[in-house]
Amino acid sequence: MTDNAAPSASERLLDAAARLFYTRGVPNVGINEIIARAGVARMTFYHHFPSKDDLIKAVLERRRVERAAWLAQADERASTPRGQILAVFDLLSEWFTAPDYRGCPLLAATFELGGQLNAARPYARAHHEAVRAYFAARLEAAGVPDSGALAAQLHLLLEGATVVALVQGGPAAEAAARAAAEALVP
Amino acid sequence: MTDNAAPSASERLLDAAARLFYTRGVPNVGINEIIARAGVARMTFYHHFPSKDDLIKAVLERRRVERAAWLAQADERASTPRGQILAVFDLLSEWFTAPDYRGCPLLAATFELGGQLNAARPYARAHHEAVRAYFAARLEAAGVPDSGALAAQLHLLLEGATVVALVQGGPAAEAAARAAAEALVP
DNA sequence: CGGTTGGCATACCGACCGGTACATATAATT
DNA sequence: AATTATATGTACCGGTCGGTATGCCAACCG
Repeated sequence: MTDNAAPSASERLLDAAARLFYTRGVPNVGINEIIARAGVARMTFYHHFPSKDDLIKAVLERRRVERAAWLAQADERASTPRGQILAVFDLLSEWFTAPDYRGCPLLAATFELGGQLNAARPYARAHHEAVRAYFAARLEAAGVPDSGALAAQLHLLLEGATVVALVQGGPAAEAAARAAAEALVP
Repeated sequence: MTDNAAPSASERLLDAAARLFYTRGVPNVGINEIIARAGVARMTFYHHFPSKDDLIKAVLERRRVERAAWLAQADERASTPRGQILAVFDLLSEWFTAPDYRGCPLLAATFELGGQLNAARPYARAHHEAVRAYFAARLEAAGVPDSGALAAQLHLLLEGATVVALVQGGPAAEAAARAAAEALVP
């Protein structure tokens, strides 16, 4: 019983912050708005998170785990390693057509927080490595030589598709990414 | 004689704003800092740009032209259409290793300005279309069938490389992008 | 019962934000 | 010489920011 009953104040804060950060950008959302949306008193917020930076980090870690779970969905969509790799790109099209799609939240935060601070970069980097590891493991299982290099190429397609889908809109980027992946994976 | 003599106040403002916006993020840079760096009085700024938004748009348009010029450099680096396409990826490695590299400025602004405002998206979208048009024209000249679809795939590799280079650091992303491009272009 | 815990409410702080008012100086044009 | 355009310097506006202070409440549990 890890999560029962009504969500606690800190969970509601994380939920509200994650939504607002994603749709409007981390620096563009103030504490006041977060606590109002979460229905939580100001002091309760500072009781759970010493500062806004701590909340940001908690949200980013949550997002990272969330993205990893998203990636793992591909396993259930195909049985062969090659099928699982291509299934990742199928997942993209569903993601891109979500009404509030605004790119990968970890990458977005990396841009938004900008500067030399790098607050979000470690989380985005960890996610990128997880994606490459996912591809590499399945390429190796399929007996593809030089699996690491090809995994990096597939990763470029995935990341490229997420940003092009954001800028261009619509699911067109996914079709190109999947077509390229099919051409690259033997 | 389009640009002679010392740079005018408005040029200095654009220079300073472009630098600061890129290295620290558009919303994280205030007017005070821009005018201080440009060595320009506050009122002079508001004389040239009615508001910060107007300055942002002027900087974005400048950046868009700048990126187009960057792309055109590939023409001088190779004579064959296929060589010019691959030369674009060579340009990437030099870009990525710049000390203050922080991704494509147009994409960065799209993330930073966030929300439904979309202030930067039209500029980023125009640039994306220019990149695809560049690839498509050279693929067509090389007699490659379905040049539009392949151009979109190459574009994904390019955009993917820019964001992976930002998150991961180093020129590793460029090598993967170029290898994938060589595999995709017949 | 009494104390601890978690939450609520609100008023407040200094700092900075984008933007404006106003008064002034300089340089070229007429 | 007078006028106009361009630039400067500075003080100020309302608003919002992240963060703090203080006090009250209700539930749980020894």
